[in-house]
Amino acid sequence: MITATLSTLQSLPLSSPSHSSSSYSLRHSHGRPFESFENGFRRSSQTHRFDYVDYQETPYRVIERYREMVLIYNNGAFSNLAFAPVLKACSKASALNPGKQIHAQAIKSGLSSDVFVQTSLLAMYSSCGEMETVFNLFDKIPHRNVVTWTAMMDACLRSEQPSRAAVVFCEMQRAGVRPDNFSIVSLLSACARLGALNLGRWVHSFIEKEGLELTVFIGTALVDMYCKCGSIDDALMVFNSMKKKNVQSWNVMLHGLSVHGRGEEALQLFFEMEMDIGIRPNEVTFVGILCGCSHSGLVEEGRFYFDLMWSKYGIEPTVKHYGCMVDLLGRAGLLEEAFKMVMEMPIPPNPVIWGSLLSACRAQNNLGMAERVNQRIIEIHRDSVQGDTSHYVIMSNMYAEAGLNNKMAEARIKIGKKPKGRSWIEIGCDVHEFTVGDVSHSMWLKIKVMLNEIMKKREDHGEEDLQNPHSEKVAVAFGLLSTSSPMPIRIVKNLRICEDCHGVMKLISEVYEREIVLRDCTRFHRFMGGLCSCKDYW
DNA sequence: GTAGGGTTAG
Repeated sequence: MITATLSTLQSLPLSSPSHSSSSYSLRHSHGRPFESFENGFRRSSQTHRFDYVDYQETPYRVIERYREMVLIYNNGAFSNLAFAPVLKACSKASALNPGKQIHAQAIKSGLSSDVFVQTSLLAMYSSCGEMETVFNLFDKIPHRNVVTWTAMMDACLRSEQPSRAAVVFCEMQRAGVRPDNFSIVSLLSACARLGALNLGRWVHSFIEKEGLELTVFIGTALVDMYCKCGSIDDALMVFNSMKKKNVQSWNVMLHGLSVHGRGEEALQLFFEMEMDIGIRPNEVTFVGILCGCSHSGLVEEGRFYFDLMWSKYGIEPTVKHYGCMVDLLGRAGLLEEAFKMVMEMPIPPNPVIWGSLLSACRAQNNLGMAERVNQRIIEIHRDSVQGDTSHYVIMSNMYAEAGLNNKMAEARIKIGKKPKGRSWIEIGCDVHEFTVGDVSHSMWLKIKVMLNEIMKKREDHGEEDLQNPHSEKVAVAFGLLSTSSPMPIRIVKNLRICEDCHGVMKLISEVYEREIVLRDCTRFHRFMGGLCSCKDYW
C-alpha cells in the first residue's frame, strides 16, 4: 500500500499543479482538451486550477488520476466539481469499490447533499446494480432536478423495472419538473419494454404538443417503441419523417421489420441504408438482417449476408450472428448443416445456440440429434448454479411422443421448479404488471377448457397468422384505443387477470416448450389476437 | 463548469 502511494507520487510531475495542467493540455492539444475544473480541488483557502479528466481516456485512467489528485491534496477540501466526473467514470466502469470510496470522501467533504454529487452517486450505484442503495439515496435527495429524475428512471430500466420508470416519470411531472429530451427517451424506452402502445402514443403526442425537436435520439427511441409495441407502420412513419438518422436509427427499424416477419422489406431497407453516404453498417445491423432472414425463411439470402458482413465490411461474426444462422438453418430443416456450423464455429457456442438447435430437432422430430445437443447443454450448465431447465421440457416431450416413458420421467424430474415470469399488459391507460406460473388457481379446470377453445381458434387461423402482429386488433379488444389526458399511467399492484390470460401465459410455456419470461407483452398481445375476455373482466 | 438518453440471436 505504501509502495503504491510512493510510486504514484513519484510518477507525478514535481512542478506546480497549474504547470502539470498545461503539460497535459499540450500533450492532447490536437484532440479534445482536458475538461478544466477550477475549484475541483482546494488546499487551504488557496484555489488551484486542476485538470484531471479527459473523456477520451479510459474510465480507469480517470479514476487513477483522481486518486493522484487526492494524494496531493489529502489535507484539502474538494468542491462538487471534483466528484461528478470521476463518479461518471466509475459508472462507465461499473467500479463499485472506487465509487464507494469517493462517496465516503464526498461525505467527509460535506458535499453529499450537493445535487450534482447526489445524481452522480445515484447513477454510479445504478450501473453497479446496487438498487437498494439507489432507492435509499433517491429518497434522500431533497431538490431533484430533471437530471436526477432521469437518472432514477434509468436505474429502474437497468434493473428491469420499466413500469417503475414510468411511475418515476409521473412523479417527476407531479413535482412540477419539466421533462426534457433525456427523460422522454427514457420514458419511450420504458414503453417499449412494457409493450405499452397507448402510453407510447401519448408520449409521441406530448413531443409534438410541446414542440420538442425530433432529434436522432428521440426519433430512434420512438421508432423502437413502435416496433416493440407491434405497430410497425407507425414506426415506419416516424422513421421516414426523421431528418437525421444514424446507424442506430437504421438498425432499430431494420430489426423491427425483421422480428415482424417482414424480411424482404428489411433487406430492401438495408439496400437503402447502404446507399446512405455516411452510414456504415455495423455488427448490430447484421444481427438485424440475419434475424430477418431467419424469421422469413430466407435461407440463401441469410448465407449471402453472413458472408458479406466479413467480405465487404470486415465485421467478424459474433455469437449472435452464428445464433441467427443456426436458427435459420434449423428452421429450414437443415439440421446437419446447422449442427456442423455449431461444431465448427470459431467461438464457443452458448446455451442459446444449442437451445435453438434443440428446438429445430424437436420441430424435425430428430430424437437422435436432440439427445446429442441436449448432452452439450447439460455440459455447459454443469458448473452454473441456476441452470436453465427448458431443454429438459423439450426432451421430456420428445421422449413422451416416442413412448420412452422412463426417459420422459427422468427429464421431468430435472425440470424442477421454474422461476416466475412476469409480464405487463396495458388496459386503457393503465399498465398492469402480473406474474405467471401460479398453479394454485382455483379455476384451473375451467381455464383448461377455455384454453383448448383458444388453441382451436388459433389452429383455425393457421400457423402463419400467428406470426403477424395483431396489435390493432388487440388494442380494440383490450379497450386501449381511448386516450385520456393528462396523466396516462397508474400502476395496479396485485393484479387479477382474466382466466384466459392467466392460462394462456401457462400455455405459451407448454406449447413452445420453453420457459417464458415476457419482458414486454408484444408477443403476448400478438398471441392473444383479441381472443381473451380481459375487457369484460375489467 | 460537474450528473441522466436510443439498437443486438432463442
